[in-house]
Amino acid sequence: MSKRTEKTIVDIAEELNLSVSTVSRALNDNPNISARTKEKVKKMARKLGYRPNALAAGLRNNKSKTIGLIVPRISMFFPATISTIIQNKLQEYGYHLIICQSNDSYEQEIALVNTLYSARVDGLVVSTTLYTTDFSHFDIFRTNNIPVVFFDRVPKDYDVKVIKGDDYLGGYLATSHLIERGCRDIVHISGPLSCNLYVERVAGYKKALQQHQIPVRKNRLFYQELTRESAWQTCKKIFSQKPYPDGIFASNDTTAITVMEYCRTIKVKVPEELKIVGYSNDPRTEIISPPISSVDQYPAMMGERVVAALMELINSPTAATKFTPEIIPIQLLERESSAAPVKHGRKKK
Amino acid sequence: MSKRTEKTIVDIAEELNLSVSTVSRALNDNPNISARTKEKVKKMARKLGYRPNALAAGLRNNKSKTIGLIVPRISMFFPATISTIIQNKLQEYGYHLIICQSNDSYEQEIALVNTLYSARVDGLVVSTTLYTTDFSHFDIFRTNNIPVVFFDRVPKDYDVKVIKGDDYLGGYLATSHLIERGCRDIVHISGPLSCNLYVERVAGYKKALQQHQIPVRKNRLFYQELTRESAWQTCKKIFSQKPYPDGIFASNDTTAITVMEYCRTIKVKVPEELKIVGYSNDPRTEIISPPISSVDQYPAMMGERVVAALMELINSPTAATKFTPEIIPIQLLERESSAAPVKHGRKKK
DNA sequence: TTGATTTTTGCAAACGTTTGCATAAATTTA
DNA sequence: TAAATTTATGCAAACGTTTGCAAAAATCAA
Repeated sequence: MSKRTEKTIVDIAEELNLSVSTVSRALNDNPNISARTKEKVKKMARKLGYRPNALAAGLRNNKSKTIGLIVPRISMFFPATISTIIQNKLQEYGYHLIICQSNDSYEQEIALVNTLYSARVDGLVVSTTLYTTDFSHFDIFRTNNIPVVFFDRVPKDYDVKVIKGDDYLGGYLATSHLIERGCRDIVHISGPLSCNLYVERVAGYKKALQQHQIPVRKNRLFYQELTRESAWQTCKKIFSQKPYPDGIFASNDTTAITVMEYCRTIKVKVPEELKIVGYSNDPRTEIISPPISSVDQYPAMMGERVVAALMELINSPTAATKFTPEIIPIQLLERESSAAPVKHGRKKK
Repeated sequence: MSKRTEKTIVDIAEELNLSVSTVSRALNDNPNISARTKEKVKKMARKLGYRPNALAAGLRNNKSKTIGLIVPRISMFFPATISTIIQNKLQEYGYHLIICQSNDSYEQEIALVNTLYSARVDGLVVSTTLYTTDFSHFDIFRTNNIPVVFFDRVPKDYDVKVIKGDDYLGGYLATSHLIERGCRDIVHISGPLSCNLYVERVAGYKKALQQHQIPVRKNRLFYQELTRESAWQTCKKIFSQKPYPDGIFASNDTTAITVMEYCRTIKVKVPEELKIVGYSNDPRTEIISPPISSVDQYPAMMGERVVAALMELINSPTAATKFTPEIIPIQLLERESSAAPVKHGRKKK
């Protein structure tokens, strides 16, 4: 390995016959350094092509100006959008973002938590895996007063800052909408109940049914990983015998899209014979035909709230207090997949 | 800021009456440490809950076991897929990945390069912005013998390791396919020529036309940012006067999808009146109706080749030699958007 | 001009880990 | 048993930056 060519503050100090501490303070705009000295130092730094060594500064400060983000997958629309918003906002505060993927594996999430701690990130932002029910691997951050913010998929009984969509209301609105559009036999395809987010959407689904005196039928509720493959298998079950349902509320858009595709193969017309509502407003729901109704979770707003909460925690390192969950509004976007029946009657003049 | 509770190797050394150098060597499986000592050290480390400080090790070694990745946007299908593959492969080698987005901004790319250098990443993987034509900001990595690998959007005259799809062939196949399906008036919507990848796809387009004695018409070639908005504006131009083209080859799928949507609004039938081919096999091309033909770039293969090349460079830090570009195959996926005309004739018995 | 006060800078140590070289301890050989 | 050789461990310094405390320099007031 050839010798490094990198300049350090020692080089600057020698060129100007100053101490390294003066150079460091000048480069960091310390108020106790004269403007004249500061100017000389910065000029020489530019002349020598000096670049700071973040590892050294981080070691000394025990801070890295870096935030760790753990999401299940960046190929999913919602996490990718939020990641982008978070990165752009953090940049305004001079922080850098390390994006990590758990691939929905609990073991990988633990490894990532340890790795990010070892890298001394100044804060952690997490959307958990589908299967994370024990959150003790995050204790190391909380014990050391390093801020942690959870978003979307969040812990249930773990006192930490949480920012989530209104999942209960989302499930309620999606189901009520289907009912308003005439559906009386509504399937709900949910994610696994190990993840609290889906528990709430199911609760919203049940509430809407109850409010309209529609019985909750256990064989119209499915719990699964929300992948295309799982959705396809679930469709086989749903449409294996008549009577078919007249509405389906899917807890993510990949599932809703798959239901649509399955109906195409068995010649069930959407929305005439079956109405569909998805979740998260994935861009695909707009371009598919017919476009799919979906619950929008405002990822941009969530991303911004996440960063604001994180900055607040970083800048006010008081002892941990009780955290109140922060709820981001949701909105049902009605599209053709759940359109009202077309009236075939004509009034005579 | 409260006092840290973290244990260091000094704590382990004191507990066992060993030197810190022995503890360090034991934890790193140095062959000069006895198995008995190694076991005692590792056991005590576990007992004390020791976690290494990556900043300290990185500073001492001038290595961080971290790779920096710069892509235009992670919300785009191709970069997101490659990022995921790269991260998973790097994990097998004990490396961590920092994913950064340039948001297609040259200035942001420069800032990210400097930041990643400051963080002392052991290697850099880059897909450049649309507008990067001066690559000197990467010199700092090459001067310091830190491996750099470019993929997809790559430099043209800059001696560095490059892994890219066969863009020339992709443009050629897409256009030939349209010709074989009967198109004679083919539009090509390209990205900006500041990016070499699009230069090659245009060249393939032109070659296919020439081989079939179809004149290249300048008003059937468009250069733009490949966004939905730009594509919509371009469609307005294309379909502002007759005769309309009978085929469109778009240099990315977002553009192809937008063309399809535009045709729906002006009642141009796809594929009967206009055939469409996109690029990158975005999942949306499959679920839209009719499904869009698209050039698949095998992102998984590309991601694996990127990591393999990077590992080779990291493990063989010889002086820079001439690099040969590595070409990843592509394949045209024919779908209904470019289907052959349906024959309406019936033979009489 | 001298003393008091304020501003600016330097010394030395800290941060946690790794490793070259020297030395101590253990093992082998004569 | 002594000498030679091998194995295992310790000392000290390195890595680049930051900062508490002390001291030097500059400025102000009497």
